[in-house]
Amino acid sequence: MPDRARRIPEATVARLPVYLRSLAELLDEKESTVSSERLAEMAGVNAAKVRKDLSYLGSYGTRGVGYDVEYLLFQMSRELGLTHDWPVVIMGAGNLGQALANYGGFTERGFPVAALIDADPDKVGRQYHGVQVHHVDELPRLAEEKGIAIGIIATPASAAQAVADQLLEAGIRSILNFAPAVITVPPEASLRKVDLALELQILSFYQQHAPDPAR
Amino acid sequence: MPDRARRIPEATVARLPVYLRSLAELLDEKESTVSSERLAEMAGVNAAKVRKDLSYLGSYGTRGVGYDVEYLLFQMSRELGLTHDWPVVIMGAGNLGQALANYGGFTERGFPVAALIDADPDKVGRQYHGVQVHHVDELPRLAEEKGIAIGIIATPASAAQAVADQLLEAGIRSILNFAPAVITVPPEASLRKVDLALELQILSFYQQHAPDPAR
DNA sequence: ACGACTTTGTGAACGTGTGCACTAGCGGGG
DNA sequence: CCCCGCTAGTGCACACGTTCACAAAGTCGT
Repeated sequence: MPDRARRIPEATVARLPVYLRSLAELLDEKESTVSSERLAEMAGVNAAKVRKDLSYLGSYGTRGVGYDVEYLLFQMSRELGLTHDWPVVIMGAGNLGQALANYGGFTERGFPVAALIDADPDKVGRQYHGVQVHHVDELPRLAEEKGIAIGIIATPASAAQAVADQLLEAGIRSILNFAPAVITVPPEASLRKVDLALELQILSFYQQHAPDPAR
Repeated sequence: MPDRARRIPEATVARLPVYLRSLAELLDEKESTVSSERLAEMAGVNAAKVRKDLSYLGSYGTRGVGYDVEYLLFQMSRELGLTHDWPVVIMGAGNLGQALANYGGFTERGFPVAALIDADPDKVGRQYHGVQVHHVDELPRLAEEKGIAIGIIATPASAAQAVADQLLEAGIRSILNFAPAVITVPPEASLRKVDLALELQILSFYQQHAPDPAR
């Protein structure tokens, strides 16, 4: 890595996967190059933003032409660390955990579900969609053996922080939290959250404050 | 509405549900008042931010004391439009749609699932977790009859934009999109998105760029 | 009644992110 | 070979969001 001086802004990082998806579509359509304007339209953003975002990755475009779809796709995959699979572990084999294990979208996109973890002894040993349920004590061993670097929290809110701590303990420092609870992690760890009720409540706010209260 | 001069920033709106949850916890613990500092800790943010955010709702605190938990809870619920239920419709009765219908968390938090919609005639008429599957043609009627104001898109990416258009057509202007696709809506509509693979890819980026490449 | 203490509400500085508008540079046609 | 058109890359101004620091305003004990 020659110069890692240029730090990529968080907002840009969050958009990279959207560009990636657009590029994959373009490749499907056998488009060999794409302009920032086209890519912007597909990603639902401003063209200047696309150019600035891509410039953080390097100068991969050609003036007067655009970006080479395949090359940019490769470079971006590399930057996002998507050149190999990232096995994930799902914490909590309840409703949500089972649904996530059952959801094929993860494996398909390079995040195979390596294991489910649950505290309930009745669930340990069972399988959901081909994924084995293990006891939490086995987490460190599994993490090591299967090279798990990402943990998904699908427990009730009350258990979320404890489960996060267990993940960190097992050396897993990237966490995706589905539980409706605030959890804190040390600065060297990454945390993202998905809260369905929260999203609906935000929609409710804007619905409530809509100019024309339709219903 | 006397003065609606003070517009609430988007970033603040996104935090209100987190405060709301914290306040509900405090009420459970029979705490009658709470300081901005305590609330900040529970919500995982800075105390000054809490005060500024709450100040957009009005001057509901008492200097030297803090905020009255019950009163603030009420005011915030009112502001978020959570004083009544918001029935939702789930578009797409596939894997994800079924899982969402099955997930009790929505109803519990005031967003009952009023209907599932699917294009597949084999699925129409079936029930999942007590929720009836209807054909898309019935959407306008259902929306009207059941007072549905929020639509959840749980279709494949390829159908997402068309389904969003159908929702808008039926007068539903608040949309939560689970499909991994960019969709556009007119400015009077609200759109939020939840993309699981995208979140994992962001985690992958930071994992890739971690100071100590653990594994 | 007053002073010490606590905590809110907010002005102001700062940092991050966005978008315009311009420059730099490449490709293609004559 | 040169000029024209097109598009990437980027400096700059602006908007938005965050955080600090402090004054205002209340409580509580004496």
